[in-house]
This record gives sequence, structure tokens and C-alpha cells, in this order.
Amino acid sequence: MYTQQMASSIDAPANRFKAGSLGDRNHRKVLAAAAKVFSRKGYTGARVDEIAQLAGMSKPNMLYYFKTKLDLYRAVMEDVLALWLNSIGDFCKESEPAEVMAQYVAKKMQLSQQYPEASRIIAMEIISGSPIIGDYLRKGLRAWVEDKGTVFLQWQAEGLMEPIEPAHAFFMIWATTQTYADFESQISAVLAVDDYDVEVYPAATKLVTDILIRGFGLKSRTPTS
Amino acid sequence: MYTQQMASSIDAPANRFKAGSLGDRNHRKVLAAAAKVFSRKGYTGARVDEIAQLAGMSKPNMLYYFKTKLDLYRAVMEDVLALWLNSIGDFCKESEPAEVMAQYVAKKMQLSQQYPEASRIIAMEIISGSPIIGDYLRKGLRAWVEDKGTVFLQWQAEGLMEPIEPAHAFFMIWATTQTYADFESQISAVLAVDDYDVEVYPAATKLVTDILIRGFGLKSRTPTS
DNA sequence: ATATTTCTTGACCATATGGTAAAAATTTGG
DNA sequence: CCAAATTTTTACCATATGGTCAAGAAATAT
Repeated sequence: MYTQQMASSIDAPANRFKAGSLGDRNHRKVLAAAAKVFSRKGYTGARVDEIAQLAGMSKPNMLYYFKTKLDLYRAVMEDVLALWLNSIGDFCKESEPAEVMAQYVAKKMQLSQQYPEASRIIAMEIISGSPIIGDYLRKGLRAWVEDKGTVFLQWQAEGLMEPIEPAHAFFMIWATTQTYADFESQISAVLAVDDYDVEVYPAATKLVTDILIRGFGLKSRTPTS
Repeated sequence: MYTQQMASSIDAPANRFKAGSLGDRNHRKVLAAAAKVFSRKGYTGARVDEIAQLAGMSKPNMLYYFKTKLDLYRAVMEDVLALWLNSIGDFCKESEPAEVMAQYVAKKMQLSQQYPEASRIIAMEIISGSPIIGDYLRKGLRAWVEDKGTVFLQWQAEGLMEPIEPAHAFFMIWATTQTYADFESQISAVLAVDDYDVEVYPAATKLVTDILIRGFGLKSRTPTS
């Protein structure tokens, strides 16, 4: 089993190669290829050789950049988590609730659209029981939720939001936005769309935003007089 | 690759063993074990031998019941899809919108709680690009959504619901309910709960129900006079 | 009880898989 | 241009993996 934990902090995506060098470029190529494969197969299902092929190099060559499959997975995970959590936007107590929510949802949706593999990798990892990021979830993410959640509590204290446990509010936002990345194959099948990006995302963003604002009962602080 | 499709209809879970016989019981044991393993590792990541061990028998013995890994996966998938779709409840146009929604959400939540592996198996399959159930999604599920969606359209025509594309309404319901099964490891990590079933599900059910009813703008047909 | 069907086992197989080592090729700094 | 460092390839290896086969053990029916 690979139930080892990674550091619970988000390190910079720094690698040991100097920017622009051959090593650096290949390093990135491998990470990109790995993200694609891991996002479809998960850790156990992914094949090292498939990743190497996708990165356009031989397996031993790829293993020169990442010594083991687990190392590679951890590296991908770090990148992906960093991307995922740095998407807070202006989450400040003083702004208009509906504005803040709209911005956050928009940002999340944009991320789902731009880096669907990132979302899927995290989803697969969590569905698998979070063997690698479990520690991070218990520490880093937990703290994040507690911190950002104060904004919701503030709004609720001001009567600008229904009494909803902040953590659950986040679960709901994440679920509704990430579903468009994670379950793309289902959604595009049901909707029978040609171009997911133009036919689904814009409409979905507006829809999810509206429903969440209404569902959370977000009120304006300065009623349009 | 295993990009073969299964029948797009949901067959009865009938097997070739007569009920209660040794064969029947073992058949079920294998299916149960397979569901657990597939739900954590996905198709490619699952190991035939691990499933056999979990079912308490040798690998060749298990392969006596299901000739190949793919056969087994298909069988599990069929069971799981049947379970998942037969959870419609009273989805009838004449009932109270809020009632219908509350019932559907409750049923979905109950399923997520009772058969979390089922939810995860579907999630993994879809995240993997629906290689096996793609055809079913394009035909069976698409038809289901179109059919059941008429209820939402009816409500909207009567002014009892905000104008929301029915399919998206379903995506939202599924996302918010299934997230509690699929992402259990994340949610329990963030909430730091001991007993997920009692500390999370009841509260989540009420929360999701309320938010969706409010978010969809469901009105009562017979206002409480 | 015995013949027959059903189930289980152990030995086995071809291939896949993650990973290694050392030589060869390439790039880079001086 | 040359030596040193970096990158890539070739040939391997041990083990894991999905699956087969024939013989043996149980159960079942007669």
C-alpha cells in the first residue's frame, strides 16, 4: 500500500532544475503527462510507462526525473493542491456577500474548466480514501475552512445569510462547481453537447451562482435604494 | 484498454445460481467484495486477487464465478446503476414541489449513506471518462433526465420554480448529495467527526434540502392559508 | 450408496509492471 | 575545443498480475 502522507503544508512548486533548461522543461512535461494519467486512472491504476510515453520519453528516462511512481504522484498532488487552494479571491467580510460568492464560484468554475485534470486527481484521491493527502486535509484544509468560514459566520451574525454551517457551505460550493470538471463525461453525455466549454460552463456558472446565492439566502448589505 | 460498452438498459441482477445455494451466496460475496475494491481503486487499479481475498476465496475460485475482471466489473456496475436509478421516489407533477424535492434528496442521501461504495464506483467510472457506462449515459440516463425533467418544467410553467434547466437541476442535486458519500474522507477530515453517519448525514440532509428548495425557488402550490 | 453435477485447489503460464545499472550520447562551462 | 556534468538509452531484473488447466473435494440428485 502507499498510505504514506505528504507534508501538510503547500510547498512552492520549485524543482531542482534551473528555469528554462532542458531538465526543467522535461520535468514539467512529465508532471503534465502524469497529471493526465493520474486524473483518469488514479494512483494505483496509472501505469508509469504510459506516463512516460505521454511525456514523449522512455520509462527509465522519466524515472531519472522522478525516482518512483509515488514521488511523481506526490509532486503532481502538490502542484494540484496549490492550484486548488490559491483560488480564494477576495474573501473579505466587508464586501457584498453576493459579490463574494459570485466571484468565488466563478473562480472555481474557471479552474474546473481550465484544469479539469487537477480537479479529477483530487477527486480520485479523496474517493480512494485520501491515502496521501489525508494529513493535509485534517490539518491544512481544516484550518483553511475554519479561517475562511468566519466570513460566513460574520454574514450570518449580520443577518445577511441563512444559518448554515460554514464547512457545509464550502462542501456545497465545491461539489456544485467541481462536478462540472469531475463528471464532465456524464454531463456531456446527458446534454449531448459538442463543445463543453462554450455550451456548458458559461450557463452552469450563472446557474450555480444564482442558486447558491438564493439557497444561502445571501442579502445585500446596502440595499439598492 | 477496456473501452467496451455494456448494455444501455438496466437488466435485473439475476444470476445463474438458484437463490440461497452455495453458488448464489458466493456469487454475492464476490460482488460485494468487488464493489468495495473497485470503489476505492477503480477498474484499472483494482487487483483481482485482492477482491478474491476479501471475498474469502482463492483467485481461481473467484474466477469460477466471474470469468474475467471485466465481467466482474460489468456485473458490479449493473447492480450499482440499478440501485442508483431506482431511487426516484414519487416524482409526480401534481405533488408539492418542496415535498417532492425533500423526498428525492432524502432518498439520495439515504442511498449515499447506505451504499457509499455504489456512489464511489459510479464516480470513479465517470471521472475515468465513463469507458464502460458511456453508452448507458448517452441513452438510458439521458432519457431518464428528459423524462423526469418534465416535472421541473411543469413547475416552472406554473411559476412554482425558478427557470432552471432540468438537467442542471439534477446535476446539482446529484453533486450535493453524492459528495457526502464520494468525499467522505475529505468531509470527515475537515469536520473531524467520529461517527460520520450520525454526526453528518442527518444535518447534511436537512441542509441540502433547504438550500436546494430555496435555491430552486420552489413555491407551494396551495399556499398555507 | 453411487453417479453426476458443482465447486475448490494447486501448479502453472505469458505478460505487465516498477525499477535498476552502466554505458553511451549530449549538453554545458571554461 | 575539451573536460565535466547532465541526460538518454539499452539491456536487465524481480515481482505482480490476469488468467488457465486438470485433478480433487463437496454437494446433490437418484
